[in-house]
Amino acid sequence: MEPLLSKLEAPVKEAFKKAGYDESYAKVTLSNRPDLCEYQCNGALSAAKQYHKAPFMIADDVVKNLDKAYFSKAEVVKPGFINLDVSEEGLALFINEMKKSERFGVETPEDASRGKVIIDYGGANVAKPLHVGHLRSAVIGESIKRIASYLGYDIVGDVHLGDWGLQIGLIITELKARHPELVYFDDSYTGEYPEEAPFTMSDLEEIYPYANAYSKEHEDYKKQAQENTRLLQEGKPGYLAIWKHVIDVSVADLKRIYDSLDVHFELWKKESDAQKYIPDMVKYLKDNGYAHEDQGALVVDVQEETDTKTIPPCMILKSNGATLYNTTDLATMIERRKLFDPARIIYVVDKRQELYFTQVFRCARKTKILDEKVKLNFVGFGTMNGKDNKPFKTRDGGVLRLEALIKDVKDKVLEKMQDRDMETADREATADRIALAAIKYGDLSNQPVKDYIFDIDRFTSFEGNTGPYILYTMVRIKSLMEKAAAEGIDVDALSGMDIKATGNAQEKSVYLTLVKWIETIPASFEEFAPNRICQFLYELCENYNGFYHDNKILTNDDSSQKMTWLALSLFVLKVLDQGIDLLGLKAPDRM
RNA sequence: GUCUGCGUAGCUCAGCUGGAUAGAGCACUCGCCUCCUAAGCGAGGGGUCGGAGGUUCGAAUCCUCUCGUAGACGCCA
Repeated sequence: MEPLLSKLEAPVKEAFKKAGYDESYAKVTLSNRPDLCEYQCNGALSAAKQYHKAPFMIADDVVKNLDKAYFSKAEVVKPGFINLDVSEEGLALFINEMKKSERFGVETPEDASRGKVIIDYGGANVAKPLHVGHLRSAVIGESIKRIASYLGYDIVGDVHLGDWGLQIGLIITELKARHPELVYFDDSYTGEYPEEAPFTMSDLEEIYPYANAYSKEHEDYKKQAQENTRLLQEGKPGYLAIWKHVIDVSVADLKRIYDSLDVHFELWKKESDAQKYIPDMVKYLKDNGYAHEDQGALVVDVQEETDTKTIPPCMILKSNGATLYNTTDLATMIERRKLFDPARIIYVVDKRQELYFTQVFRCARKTKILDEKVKLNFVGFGTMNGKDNKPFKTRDGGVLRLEALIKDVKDKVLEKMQDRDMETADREATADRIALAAIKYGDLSNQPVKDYIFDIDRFTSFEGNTGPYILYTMVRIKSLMEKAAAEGIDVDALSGMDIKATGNAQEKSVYLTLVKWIETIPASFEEFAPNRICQFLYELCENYNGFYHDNKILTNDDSSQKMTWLALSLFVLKVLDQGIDLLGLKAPDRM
């Protein structure tokens, strides 16, 4: 559907033309003075210079030539503002069309049919527990993916696990130190390795940090770990078996936690999957003269003339011949091209990696690993900080595990639910949803690039611009619908029912908010800004709650008004429900 | 040192393709349940939009400089 804003702009453009002015001045925007009008056009002010005419006169000409079919008000104010109100009938018509349209009128962008969109997010590593640092990538990536999918893009979310680095070497080294008797370390062993891993996830969670810390203090140990990493990468069978165990144990655990966050990946690819593409890629880069040796390393220059700063070359191989992050990322592009032939790849990564991705993107283009048609996007996000505005840490200074964070928030929610009369199972399930809403909404309501402060009290508060507030509004409407159904009203039929505006100001302001859905959703994808959706949902809830508070809906004596308001309430619920789904939240039935 | 992001109410943030009195939420003060979930609604106080110049009829918004802050700057990811 054409957004209301551009629908309203059309007659204004026409009026500018008719009055003899350039129609490019006819920009209609939301009013910044809601007390005066709903929409405004300031074009007369900017046109004044070109036409050497008082803005007021221009505005007056325009309004005289304006087709006022859509407007209940079109007036010229002081220097030359054109203040506009939409007619209620027009608005109700628009809402009814939205109700009937797929996606409530949101259109699929043109480029959605160009091919798959791969979204690389999550950022998990095997053998390391998910910690709060992984939260943003998961939450933001999941939301962007859901928005893209809703808009009609063919999406593939890839967790892209880190499974091929030093962390495995460290685990092998430590495991060997503790249990040298294991078959994996017996070089003469030729049989099958056990299916069962010799460790659990909680073992790994202890082994890895220990080995990591120990390697920083002991040079020999670190060398051993590096050597073991190399042996693994060369394919030493015993080490490959351990690596396989680590992956199995970790992935099961990661899936469990991502599930609890309602974050799901279509693809569980790993860094190691890209390794097989590296030798050919390196050869290709050398043969075609893209890569050259510099200080012993193999690099591709990516500096461009227009750069205001120096961009270091993209390193393909270290001086010792080893691969690194960039190498794997480029090889992953090759793999993705082969498997999916994507139209676009979106990386949802910590913003501190921006320069690396600039290098990698440029390198991929320059070397034609990806052709120019493939769009590459970097969505950099800021850090989640504690109340001291420093990166989030536990009280003793360690990294907080994501699971612990989720549990803390849930406990807080349960505490607040104490006086609610609910069955235990319901209480638990409801608390899970509220806790998740608190965490995710707290994150997503900020612009991704910004750092934000995680404040458990604020996020779990049911007041203000929080996830729980949105859920509460929905629960209220759900309960209203239940009561309506109990009264014998056919609730399902309400969605097909046309709304007839009743002249209520609060009702109108709900309409005026609903209408923004059509522009908000595509914008939130284009700008990679789920916060735009949060803002929309909050505004809708605020308006609806105001309306709800001051008006009797179900207990209304005027049956036509009652039905329209019930239909409106149900529509608001549906829009909210779709909106929170795009954020990755679910509403409970009661709370 | 170079480059990038950010600096708006006590706190957390919107607004930034220039326009009419700079908006929310939290916190604070006050009011509203015989009435569909008061986990709600409403009212109030609170601002040199970091600072200084400039462009413009008009600047939180654009340009320059400056201060503060976070980060990046080839063999980590």
